[in-house]
Amino acid sequence: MPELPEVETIRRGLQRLEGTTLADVDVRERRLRRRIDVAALQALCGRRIARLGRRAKYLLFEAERGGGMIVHLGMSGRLFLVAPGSPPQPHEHVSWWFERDGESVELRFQDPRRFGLVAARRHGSVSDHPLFAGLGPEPFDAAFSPGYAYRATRGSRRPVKNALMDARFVAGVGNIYASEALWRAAINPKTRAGRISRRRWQRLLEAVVEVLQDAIAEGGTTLNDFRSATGDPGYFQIALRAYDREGASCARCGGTIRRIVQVGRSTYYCPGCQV
DNA sequence: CGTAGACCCTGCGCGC
DNA sequence: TGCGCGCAGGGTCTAC
Repeated sequence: MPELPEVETIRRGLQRLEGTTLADVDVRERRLRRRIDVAALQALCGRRIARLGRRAKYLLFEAERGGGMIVHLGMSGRLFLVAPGSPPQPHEHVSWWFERDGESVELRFQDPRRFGLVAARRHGSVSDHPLFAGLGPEPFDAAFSPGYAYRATRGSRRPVKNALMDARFVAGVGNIYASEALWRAAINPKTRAGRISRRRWQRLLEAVVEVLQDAIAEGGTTLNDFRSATGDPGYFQIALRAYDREGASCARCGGTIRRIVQVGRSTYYCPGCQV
């Protein structure tokens, strides 16, 4: 479920935790993508949360005076606040309690497939975590420019879809939005990245930014099982023009949307107008 | 070096 | 109705 717009929507919903103090943590299942370091998490208890941040699809809980937590939702992760006293449901692997003025809220992490990640850092900047070494620019960052994309892909023979999905090239563009951005820019996903002109890169980068921003404005769209941090299901849904529309007609040219597989992931595009 | 493929894990929908 | 199969929004590691 979580692509970058969902993670950003959750981050905004969790900003109410800024200024609270992490009081307690309970880990019921350590085996995620990486084993949870429970001692490192517990060492953060008593610390005040200064800021909720995001890097790619990672949520950052930055503590005052350094250190903090990193949460990634993987494919099936959810992060939400629960009513006091509600018993843990299956796959709800971690709980955190945050306090302010004697009031306590519980945040829960649920992840059936366990591709998610929860990590802690005792000192220093959370964004210096080794997880982020080698990550490319954020899609909304000025460093993600047509000139950068053009230079970074000279000589590359891989399909442009693969480049969009490569976190070293650009961080946080997932499978849905890679297809959607290519549709908006009318670029065939199989086009070799090294053969895309500077002008077309500009169009593609604008499409990436626009589709992500549209999705965030819609409240973190994508598929219909999304819940925000406060449990609101109501948002739905950005108009997907290509993704999951195999056999449907293209909204631009009336052609038929096709599904192909690239790097083991489904890609959807219109052979009629994406050239 | 760049790239493709396997793999981690559970749940769901579909066809038989 | 029940079962097996393929597929799913992510990221990392290995082998070529």
